[in-house]
Amino acid sequence: MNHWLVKSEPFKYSWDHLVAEKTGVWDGVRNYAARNNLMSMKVGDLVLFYHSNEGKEVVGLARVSKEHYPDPTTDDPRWVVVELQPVEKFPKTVTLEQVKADKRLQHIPLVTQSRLSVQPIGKPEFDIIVSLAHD
DNA sequence: GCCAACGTTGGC
DNA sequence: GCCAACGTTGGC
Repeated sequence: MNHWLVKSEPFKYSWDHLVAEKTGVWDGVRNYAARNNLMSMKVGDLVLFYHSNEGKEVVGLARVSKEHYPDPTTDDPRWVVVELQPVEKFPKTVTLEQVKADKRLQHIPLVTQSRLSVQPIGKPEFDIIVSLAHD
């Protein structure tokens, strides 16, 4: 199983929005690197949910409930979506500041490639963030 | 196929 | 609101 981190501006699509919908369609990705990551997602993969701009923190955990299919918001066949379901709202959010301050997390894409909206994350780093969220 | 111009993202 | 990083577009 792989682990991921997705980013969303809470103004556009927030964690609470995902919880309210129960199943969220992750649409609107228009970047090849992010798209390739979407296409690598498997049902059951765990996904950290990060709020960019406002908050700048990891707020919860989701899982992939449906693998990629063509993005219904465009006729362009290059773009795909996946579906996500909320798993857990973290008792404590993990801020970007915390991530940057942690030596073990210096090399994750959230830090090194801040613009990528769908990122892979290693199991060890994933576990570190989850444990920070339960401190 | 290169590269300059331009647009967007996202942290500060 | 600014700006750095970086992706995309289009002229050559």
